[in-house]
Amino acid sequence: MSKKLPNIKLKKSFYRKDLLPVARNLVGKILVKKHGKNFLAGMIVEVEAYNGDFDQAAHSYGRKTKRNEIMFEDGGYLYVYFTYGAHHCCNVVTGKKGQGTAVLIRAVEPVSGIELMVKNRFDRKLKNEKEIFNLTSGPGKLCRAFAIDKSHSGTDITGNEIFLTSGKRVQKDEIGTSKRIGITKSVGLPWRFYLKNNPYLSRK
DNA sequence: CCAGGGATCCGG
DNA sequence: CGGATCCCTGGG
Repeated sequence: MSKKLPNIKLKKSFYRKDLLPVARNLVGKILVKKHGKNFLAGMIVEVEAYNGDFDQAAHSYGRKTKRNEIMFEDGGYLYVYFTYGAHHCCNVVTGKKGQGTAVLIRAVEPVSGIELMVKNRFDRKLKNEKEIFNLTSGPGKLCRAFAIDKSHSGTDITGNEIFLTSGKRVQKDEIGTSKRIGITKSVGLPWRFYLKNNPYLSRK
């Protein structure tokens, strides 16, 4: 008999702490988005931390603009941006007002609402069983599957549309660390955190 | 490996 | 305004 884990919505206080601990703690949490009367849900398996103070890869580095201003709010908001003319990327704002810190959600493991995610992402059924591993295994892919776009930037993620829940208990030794992917500045910072051996990572 | 694709930012 | 850049992805 397995005891069902409590799955409780994360509160503001979870996000309003230092960037790196929050980033590591986000691994294993569940991203939930209300989609009509259904819910899409995926367990976060890969994240990257960004800190505008000294990290030149962060959008908040050195400037506050219309696009990134939400990054300078208190933790607990979504920051979504559009890039390469095709893809959205979804970040969780962390820390205290004025800090400019956020965590990019790079990959999730689909948990529920999977058929809807497949429809959003491919506009067809899965071709084969392996394709599920291509559904949400990247920041642009998961935004597509969850139908998250710029209109969701600034969403309070302690509300009822998009939020995170407590999810799975993850031990420290289950979390891997590496350099971040796809950046050209501040490349040395080991600020990518992921669930080791998870098949839904953006890079295996 | 490479290029599409368009928002965004900066400098003039 | 032009030009460079971009926290990516899919298709060779």
